[in-house]
Amino acid sequence: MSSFPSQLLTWFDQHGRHDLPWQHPRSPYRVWLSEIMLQQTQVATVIPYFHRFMEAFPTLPDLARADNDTVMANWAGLGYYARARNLHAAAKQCLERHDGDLPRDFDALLALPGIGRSTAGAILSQAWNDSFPILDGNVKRVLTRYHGIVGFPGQPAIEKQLWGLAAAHVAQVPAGRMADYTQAQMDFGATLCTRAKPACILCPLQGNCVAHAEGLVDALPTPKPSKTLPEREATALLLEDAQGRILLLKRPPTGIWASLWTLPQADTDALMREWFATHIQGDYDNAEELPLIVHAFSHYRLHLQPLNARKVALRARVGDNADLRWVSRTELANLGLPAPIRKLLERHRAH
DNA sequence: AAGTCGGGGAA
DNA sequence: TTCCCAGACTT
Repeated sequence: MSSFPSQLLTWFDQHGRHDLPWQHPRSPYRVWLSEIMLQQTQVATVIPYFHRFMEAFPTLPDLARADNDTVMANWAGLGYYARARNLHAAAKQCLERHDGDLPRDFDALLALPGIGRSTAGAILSQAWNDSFPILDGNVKRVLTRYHGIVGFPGQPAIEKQLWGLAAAHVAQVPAGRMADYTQAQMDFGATLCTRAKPACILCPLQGNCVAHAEGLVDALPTPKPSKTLPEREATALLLEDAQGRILLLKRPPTGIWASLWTLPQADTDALMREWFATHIQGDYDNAEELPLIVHAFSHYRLHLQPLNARKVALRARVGDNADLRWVSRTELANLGLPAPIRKLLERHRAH
């Protein structure tokens, strides 16, 4: 009987995706960038960002030497901004310690910020045909079904079991086909063994699939235990000076919307009023309420109330500084803004 | 072991 | 609405 990898590769040769942007050429830098962008992000979302990034930073040293605001601006809208910070930091480390290249060594890759076990395996297998397993959402779904693994895959004990199965399969991959095997697993999970309505009727592994045999396909993988999303409220200030420029604030390098530029924001109206009083010359009570923004994060839902005040100025002793500045409409395009804030400003400009 | 970190597509 | 996606990192 043909092995799991062999059957998967036969399927891949005929039905896999062979023309994704990072496959031509399949260089270490391009594979790395794609793997980081694809963390918790679907292929269709990533593709335009990948093209823009490659245009802005054609080589790893280009990325390493780039200004952080430029990197963040090219990432803005893609989410999980720690990925961009880690990517930039890792590029700098590669320039200093690895001659401007990505190291072809598992532990050296793992030591770079933003690269975990699965991403390191994906890079080495795809860029160099080296034998390393991966364990992403696709592989977790395929393995839990194929082997009939019950239990939430995010649970450490289950995840450990899945890593073991993934490694066992890798040992059976035909020589010279590791890159294709890694891609095959992801293509298979993304296009055939999908979360909803998998195409079992077309599946080459159906005969050996435990979930299929036991009628567990729809029940696996075991879903994450659900919790009700907490609600949070906040107030934001859309402040304009006499020239119509907007006051933006650069957020710290960690936390929500890390290193992005956004509106001054506070958890309560009282705190917002206090910030206004110490930083701005103008009348807070004159500010106009803009439509409420409801934005869902992974772990809470934010109700953000924007207030608009025009023709205000910074208090003299505050002044312009690196983290707080007036931004014109044309400058706006060069800065990284959170998606809901950018939408707010675009709507506001339309009026 | 649990929490933090975005935004969008799909059902 | 809810789930979850080519996960990593912190606590």
